[in-house]
Amino acid sequence: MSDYLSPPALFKSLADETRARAVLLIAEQGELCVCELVCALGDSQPKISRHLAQLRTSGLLQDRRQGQWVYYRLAPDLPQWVRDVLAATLAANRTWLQQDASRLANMGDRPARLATCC
Amino acid sequence: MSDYLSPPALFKSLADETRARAVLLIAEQGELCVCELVCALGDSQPKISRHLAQLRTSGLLQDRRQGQWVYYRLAPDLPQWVRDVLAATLAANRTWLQQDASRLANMGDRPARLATCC
DNA sequence: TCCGTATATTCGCCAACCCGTATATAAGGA
DNA sequence: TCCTTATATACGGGTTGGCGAATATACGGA
Repeated sequence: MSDYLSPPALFKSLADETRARAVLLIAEQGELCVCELVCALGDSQPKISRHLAQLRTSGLLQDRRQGQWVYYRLAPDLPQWVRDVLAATLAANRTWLQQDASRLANMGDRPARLATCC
Repeated sequence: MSDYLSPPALFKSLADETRARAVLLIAEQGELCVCELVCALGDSQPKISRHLAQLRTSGLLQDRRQGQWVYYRLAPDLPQWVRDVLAATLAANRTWLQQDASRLANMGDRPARLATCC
């Protein structure tokens, strides 16, 4: 995960529609669990889970288990240029992400994160 | 070429090592012809040509014929966020590109561009 | 017109990729 | 311990992608 992330390696990770949407949603929201991504993207759970595993293996995402849920966020040691690439892409493609963001916002029974104090 | 360039479409274009190096070199140099890229990247001419065709078709590059040579540059109508992505990637990965840039700089008999006046 | 250089394209093969389905693992609660 | 929900993984198959080799096209000069 602390390996050097080459440009084509990063772009390969983002070259799939499902992965690009997932990463941008996570970049926008900070942290999302698998079931939230399943709902937002409207894909099957195994499909989402497989892509998240790939993003974790490539070093883009980091996961954290909390009870039954597994939350994904951007890896904390991500190089700045990668964050810049994601930020520029996100800022200019909010429309492209809008449907996913809406489904997420309208999702009922979203699991609650723990407060930061504990 | 003026179609909407979605994030995964852009990233697919850059997801190959040869294409990523070619695009970043072109972004750095402004304009390069096929034989310069063949020399800089150390790949076969058909391989380079195929990848350049792909980048042109996807709308990232634009070509211009001048005599026997064909020059490639970034498409002039590229969205700003795409330019930002390329700029951030280039700025942080000069080392990764260095060997290619050196081979280009040391290349003999580089075809001369026409002066801008005509 | 013939030739050499530069570039593009086609073909056939192999590897990588993505998916749906089915199944396995993990955690929580009754 | 049993059941339910959440998540991960294995398998098989269909599709896409990249490559080398060979060939085609374009241009300039003799």
